[in-house]
Amino acid sequence: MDQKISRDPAMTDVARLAGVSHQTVSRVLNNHPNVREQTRLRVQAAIKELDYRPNRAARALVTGKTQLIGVVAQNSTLYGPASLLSAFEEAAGQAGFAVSVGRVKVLDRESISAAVERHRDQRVAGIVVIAPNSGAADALADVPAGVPLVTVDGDPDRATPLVTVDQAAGAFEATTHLLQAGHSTVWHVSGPADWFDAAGRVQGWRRALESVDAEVPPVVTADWSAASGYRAGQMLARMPEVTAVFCSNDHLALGLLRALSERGRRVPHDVSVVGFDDVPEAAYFIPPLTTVRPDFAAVARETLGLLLEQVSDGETARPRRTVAPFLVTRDSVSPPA
Amino acid sequence: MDQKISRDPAMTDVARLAGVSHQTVSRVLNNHPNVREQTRLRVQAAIKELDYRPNRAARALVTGKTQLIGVVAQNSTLYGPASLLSAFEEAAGQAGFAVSVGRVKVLDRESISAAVERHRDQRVAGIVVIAPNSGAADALADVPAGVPLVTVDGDPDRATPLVTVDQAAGAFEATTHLLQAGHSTVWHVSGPADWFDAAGRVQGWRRALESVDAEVPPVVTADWSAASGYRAGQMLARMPEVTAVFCSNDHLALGLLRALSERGRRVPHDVSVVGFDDVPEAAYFIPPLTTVRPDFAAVARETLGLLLEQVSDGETARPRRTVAPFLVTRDSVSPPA
DNA sequence: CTGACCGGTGTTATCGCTAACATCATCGGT
DNA sequence: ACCGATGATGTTAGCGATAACACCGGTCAG
Repeated sequence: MDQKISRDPAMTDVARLAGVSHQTVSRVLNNHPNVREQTRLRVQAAIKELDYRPNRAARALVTGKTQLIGVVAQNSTLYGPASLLSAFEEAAGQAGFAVSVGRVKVLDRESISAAVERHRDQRVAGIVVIAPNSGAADALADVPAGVPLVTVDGDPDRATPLVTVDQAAGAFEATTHLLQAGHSTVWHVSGPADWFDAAGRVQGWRRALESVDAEVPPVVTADWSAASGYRAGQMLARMPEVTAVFCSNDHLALGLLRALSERGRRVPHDVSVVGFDDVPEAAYFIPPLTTVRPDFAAVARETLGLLLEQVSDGETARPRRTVAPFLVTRDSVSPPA
Repeated sequence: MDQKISRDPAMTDVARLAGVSHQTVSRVLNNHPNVREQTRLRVQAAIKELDYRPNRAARALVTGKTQLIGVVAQNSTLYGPASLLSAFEEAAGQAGFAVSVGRVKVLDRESISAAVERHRDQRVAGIVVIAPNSGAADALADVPAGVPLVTVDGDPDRATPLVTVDQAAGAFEATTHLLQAGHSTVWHVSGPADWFDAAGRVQGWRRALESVDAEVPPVVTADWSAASGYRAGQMLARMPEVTAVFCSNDHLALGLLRALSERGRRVPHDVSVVGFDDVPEAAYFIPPLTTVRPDFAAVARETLGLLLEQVSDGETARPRRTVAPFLVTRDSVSPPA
């Protein structure tokens, strides 16, 4: 008689066991108010006994809504984006949403559009695009209106809803910290120019200098790698007037530190350094690095919030949310010698 | 009359436009052979015109199958696991599967079980667990049989289907490379003892030494961080008999390099070093690091393959697949002074 | 005392798809 | 010229849930 083993239990099975109609089971599941306590308990017992789990496909079919969020991210292991993604997955998971990640090799228009389409095929409730550079941001033009979409780390000048770390504020704080230590100006090693994060940090750095009428040295542009930080460091180490450097991320700072130490420039005695990101190793650099810590968890929460607002309200506004990072003080900053 | 704008086009809309039945549309979509070419073209045109996309929920409901794969991974940004995840997402995406990632803060039994349950609620076609340490492996005991499951980086001694990098082979190769350079023995800085990756590397290292009757020095156990590599380095740098060190990952090697350089031990002149992972920065370490590169893409492909086999055949065997890593030779190894 | 209302429950239709079967030409073989 | 096979297509019946409405007994205002 127990031939039903072949099939997963459905709502009707639970209903039969509990002696109610399947609709009542549905009510219990969805916390409808009009269910007698006693009935609710009977149903819940039946659910547990059968190890029943609602069929999401069936629910999605009738409601027209999934509990799925699509994320488009680059196939990279850069600390910032990876942390963001990880934080978002956790936040969404806690809110009862599944996250489907579409990886993309390069952040160009074609790849991103394809990834977005794949997500639309899955009928995701909303899409998050981690679009840290201009190529990615361009691709968003292709996304049809009507799909709830939030951009993270994207272009501040575009119309899409956006959540970012307040790069400028963090850079401002870092730079000001160096100035207040007594340095007359602060040099800057920047990330790639087409990354919004990098641009924002340049902006904050410049504003901090201008706000106290400090001289604004030329930006040293690098990529995000330790290698390029090292090369920048080889150059800066030769310049005795350089006593303070703000690096656009911690890996750059790592390379810089090594170059400085090779050239006999002691940190922080001769040169003070501040990074950005607070990678896990930063506390173990030599010396432990003063850096700016973005709150990825907060960015993730804001992103999720913004997305869910769009899903439910169908917002067409263009909301911006920024999350302020904060300075983590360690041992790589001191007054100039 | 065009009031249907409110609803996404369904199969019947396509059918009507093409002048066929919805079943014929379904046949076209699923590449059934018995459709006249002309009909197929008409249907495809209609599909394109309406920008129709099949409703996965409806399909999943009737077939009982999703095109979703659940992955359980730790909420960390360690290079190995992060790369693996990223590679798997890409491989699965190319095979037409969506990947839903369930992040877990700690790899203990409870968290992993919860993540697995969330995936089962979603009725994923299969589950991949990245279970690099014993806590994670223990949790797999809770996963009910019948759910296609593949473990990556898991416990080689357990019964679950498993794909891993061949840690022992990589370590063997690295160690042998050092021995062949002329070193009488090789020291080893290991990752955490409860990680299978670390254990496998210790094993390979030991076997390489034993195979040439070299002395087997005590294992220096660390965690995966540069900081602990640095501490290990401070110790080893004081021991003149140490001329070759194999580190369980590149970050350890980075810390070790710094400690050695601080103590005036030149690499590779005084001490040769080999790492594991080939992180992107490894080529820019000082000196550029000889290391072992795991092929994460291959691991991802094997994992997907194994999972899909289980999905279709319902395999109950306990297949093992290992992917051989290979040595990347750079400048951190030379004959002993 | 009665009708309107309400809480608790059941019944039925429906979402968009695929599986299974039904139908109807067409066609080669005898 | 008839017949069963075969190809192309249509029809019908679910999959497992929610929505909308129907129903029924009790409470309460008038």
